[in-house]
Amino acid sequence: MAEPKKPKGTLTIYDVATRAGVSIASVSRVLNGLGSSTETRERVLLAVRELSFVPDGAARALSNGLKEVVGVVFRRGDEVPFADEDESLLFIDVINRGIEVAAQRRGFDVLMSSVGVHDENLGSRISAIAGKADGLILHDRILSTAGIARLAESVPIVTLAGSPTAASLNVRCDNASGIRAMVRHLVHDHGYRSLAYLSGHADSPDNKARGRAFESEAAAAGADLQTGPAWQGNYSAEGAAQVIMALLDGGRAMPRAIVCANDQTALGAMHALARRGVDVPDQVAVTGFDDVPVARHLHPPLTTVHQPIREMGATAFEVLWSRINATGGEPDVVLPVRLVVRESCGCAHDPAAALTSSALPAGEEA
Amino acid sequence: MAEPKKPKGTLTIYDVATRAGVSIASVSRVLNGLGSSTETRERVLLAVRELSFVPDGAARALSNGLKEVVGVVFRRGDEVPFADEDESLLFIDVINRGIEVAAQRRGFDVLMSSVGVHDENLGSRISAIAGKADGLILHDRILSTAGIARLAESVPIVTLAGSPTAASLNVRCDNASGIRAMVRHLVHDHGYRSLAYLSGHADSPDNKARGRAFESEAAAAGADLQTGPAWQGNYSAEGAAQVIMALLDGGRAMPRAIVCANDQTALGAMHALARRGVDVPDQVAVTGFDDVPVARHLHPPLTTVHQPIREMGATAFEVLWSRINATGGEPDVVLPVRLVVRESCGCAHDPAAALTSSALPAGEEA
DNA sequence: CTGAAAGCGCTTACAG
DNA sequence: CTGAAAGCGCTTACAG
Repeated sequence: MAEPKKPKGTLTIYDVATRAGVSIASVSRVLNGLGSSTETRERVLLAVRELSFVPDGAARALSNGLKEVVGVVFRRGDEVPFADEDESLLFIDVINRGIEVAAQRRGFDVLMSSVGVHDENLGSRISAIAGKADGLILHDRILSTAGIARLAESVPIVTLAGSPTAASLNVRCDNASGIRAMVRHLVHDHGYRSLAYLSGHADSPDNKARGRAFESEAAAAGADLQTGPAWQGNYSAEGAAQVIMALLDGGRAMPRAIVCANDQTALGAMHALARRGVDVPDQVAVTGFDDVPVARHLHPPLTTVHQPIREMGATAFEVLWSRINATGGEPDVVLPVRLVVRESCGCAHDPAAALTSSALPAGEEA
Repeated sequence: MAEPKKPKGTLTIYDVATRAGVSIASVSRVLNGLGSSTETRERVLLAVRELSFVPDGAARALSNGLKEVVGVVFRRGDEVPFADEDESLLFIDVINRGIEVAAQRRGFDVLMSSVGVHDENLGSRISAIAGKADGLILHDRILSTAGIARLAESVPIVTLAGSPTAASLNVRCDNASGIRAMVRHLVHDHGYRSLAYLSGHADSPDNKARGRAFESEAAAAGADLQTGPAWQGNYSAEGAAQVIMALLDGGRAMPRAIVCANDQTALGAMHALARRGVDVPDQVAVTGFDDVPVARHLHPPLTTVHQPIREMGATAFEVLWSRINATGGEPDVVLPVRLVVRESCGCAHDPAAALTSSALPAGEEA
């Protein structure tokens, strides 16, 4: 009899059952480790091996009501088509690795889906991935709060660096205390009196929280602040470099210290400053946020706020997983951060400290 | 009537049909953009919106025979638990991004699954992910050639940096000409007479190809070679640093140039050399392979072989996609590489020169 | 422990 | 264009 549809293998549990001389129910039980006689188990396992049988996950999921898949949606950086942009992969990728490792432990796999800024069919894209998963982890700036709230009615959702809605949960880091510690270090330990905050995307919750904390803490410390649209960056090195260039070209005097929204921004600011002959940190101090791995390799090594990036991902998965298996769960998990003092703030080079912050010698030639 | 099983929503196409006053067939047609009257379309779309209906991907896949998912399996680096290890994420992550972007264009999503070196249930892990996808992309060192050949009988498979089997396809870069161009540059342009190859994982096909090309080209150029187990690294910075330390501690004289299996290895070698006061490149030249983004930020900037990492990922997806949709396809795609001359080889800092030589295809040196 | 049978939520010929 | 019905490959009560 000719088989018109499936030209090749596409073996099913029926083939295994026939070969093993048992019912499909028995095959299923063996495959799932449920009760069965040694005899049956061995015959089924043999047939499975001989046929190289791979059970269909879709059928399994449909029957079970569980796909064992979490979807992760993140923003594709097609806004900044520069070579260095590759490095900005780091932050999201490390989070995603954290998600993946945690998922692994629960037998879940991770479905990745990036969306571009200009994707028009955002709704259907998200719907498609939601349909392929048991729940979704949404990175920053994917959906509006309203959009998240709506989608969360039909699908378990955890946001990263957002805020919880009626049905969705959120995981973020403690932006405020990180920035406060940084400002205090700059003002109290170094005695800098004028500061600026070089911001990230205006619509990023992390950025807003950092900006707010910066303003209140700097004001409380009695420092002079430079703010406003001229200091508006976009989390990218390129964007930051442009901001600094424009400021310098406009004859604007630099503040004594620039607190950047993230490490990429600090990288771009340092490049621009160096290109214009402004010494970092002697003339202007620059600091970051995130502590991506490359931060310690910059010149000077970057003083920044360390986020437990991997853990954020792992936590997001765990929170989502509990939500998938039950209702409830902590709606807004806040992870601690810590100040990492290196040299871009003006602190002296200290080999011992450098060694501590890295398992490998940083190799900086003093 | 109480609903014991699905406490919450779990809406189906039936709910949408009822609400819209049409049959489930019509709902399905509208959802898939097939022929339907404007009237029907609008009523269905309205109902979908009102209910926030998300079609179940598993049911869709089961019915269609297509999941629109490709699985990617890669090695989790739990062998090198150092902080800097984060950076080795880069290479795999960039490939995976390339896969993801290409997949996006075809309406596919990417299912990620890492495996640890010591995972015992490798077979069932791979089987589980294979069952959730339409095909698999396997990174380096996941399965033996025999294992790949067997699995490929039941599932479309593309390997990265491997070799094709009877049923599986492969995508790799042109290791041999990259290494040959590098050796020629070192021997002819710089006049170095003694070289060593600091290798990667012994069981990596890329590493073997690079090592072989190194030996034959260096021998042909009449250079002295240092080889053997003492030069066995593992693709990590830490591993490379240990190799160099051991060599130095053993009183071994360094060769004039060290060709490293990848950029991470070069990073580790440079760190170790610097720590022992050996100047790079004046006393010993060091080169890499990959050209990860951080390579240009090292001190000195790393001379290396550029791989089109993102394109490798994208190509792997495209090859797999054609295989999923038909049989055939190029069994062994080889992507070109090019020599990127910076300063760690001993070339002087010269932006113009660097620009020129980095534009040269690896195979076309004098 | 084991098998026959129903059902998971879609898509798709098949008629109308 | 539209609806009734079969079928995709599993899991799981339900009997035996």
